[in-house]
Amino acid sequence: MVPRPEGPQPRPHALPQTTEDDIDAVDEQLLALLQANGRASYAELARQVGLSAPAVHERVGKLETAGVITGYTAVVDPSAVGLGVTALVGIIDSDEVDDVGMLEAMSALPQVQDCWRTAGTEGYVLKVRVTDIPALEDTINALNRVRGVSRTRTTVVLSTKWEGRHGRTE
Amino acid sequence: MVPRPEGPQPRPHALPQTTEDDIDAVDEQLLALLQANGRASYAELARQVGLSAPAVHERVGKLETAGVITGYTAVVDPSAVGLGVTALVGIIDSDEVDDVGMLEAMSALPQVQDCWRTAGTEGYVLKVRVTDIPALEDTINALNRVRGVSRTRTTVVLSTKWEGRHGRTE
DNA sequence: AATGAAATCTATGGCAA
DNA sequence: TTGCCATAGATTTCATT
Repeated sequence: MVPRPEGPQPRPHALPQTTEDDIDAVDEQLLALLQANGRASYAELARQVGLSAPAVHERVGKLETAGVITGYTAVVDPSAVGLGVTALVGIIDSDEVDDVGMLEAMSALPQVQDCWRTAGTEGYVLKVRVTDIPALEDTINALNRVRGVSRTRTTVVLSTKWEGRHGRTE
Repeated sequence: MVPRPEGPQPRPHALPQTTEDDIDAVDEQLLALLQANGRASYAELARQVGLSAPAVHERVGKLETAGVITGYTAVVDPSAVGLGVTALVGIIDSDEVDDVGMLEAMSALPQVQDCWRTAGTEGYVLKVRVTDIPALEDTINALNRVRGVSRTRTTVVLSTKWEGRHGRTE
């Protein structure tokens, strides 16, 4: 371990560097507002950023067509709809197999809400949400049966402290 | 391992069992529609479920006050706003320490988008999104400096296959 | 990007089943 | 209790400047 006498002062965080189509300060404001409340009206957004509603409408439209905003969604409490169990499942893939087939098999399971391709001993990590522990067992069994999956490692989530936070808490 | 000669037919998935205030079929439809498009107008929703706009308005309002719908959010492509690196960070907590303090410290880092309390060797798993690898290093350093954190284990996400899927793909 | 205007939508109170 | 109707007020979304 590299010696670390005093806590190194953290690098000043790089601000989102312009990707291509420049996102100006107003756009960033709009993104923040829409992430906080995806149903905010254009009129409301206009008030907050100090532009007219049509101007906001156009900007948001551009953010959508540019693929910056990929959609809008209602955030639903999982337990309120019977999904009481969350788990993270690491997938240890056996050998070099057809990745496409594995992805198809995993995406066929609606319980798999998130799927990340990862570096490390686990080739994928999945976030799974199911009604109860037996359903989790079913899911693990199903995943282990997928061609190319050698083993899985499941971590049960005891509680979700937060999820999908956007706020640049500064 | 319990022998299981032929692929066990998966348990028929338990449908979301009524939590308390019963969520009927129309409510489920509304939830699905709003998860797919959080900005759908009440008029549009009304068309889709075959009710009047006021009726839909009332139902959605109830779902909100009941805490089933906890909010609405725009889905933003992270890389479009400069967040090019995603990682999952497992937190191995040292001993029995003040959990509240740890949570506060972790939530003070806006890069930590998700935070799950987990069973297993890792007491927490975090999903972190940052601009680049140096920023990831900073984050790992910051997390390791948190009182109560003994060690961290970071898994870099190579690509996000999907995230926040709701669709009961049936 | 602002203005103004027409079409649409929201949201409430009252009424019916 | 739940949904529908009517309506006043907002909002969206043009065309124009």
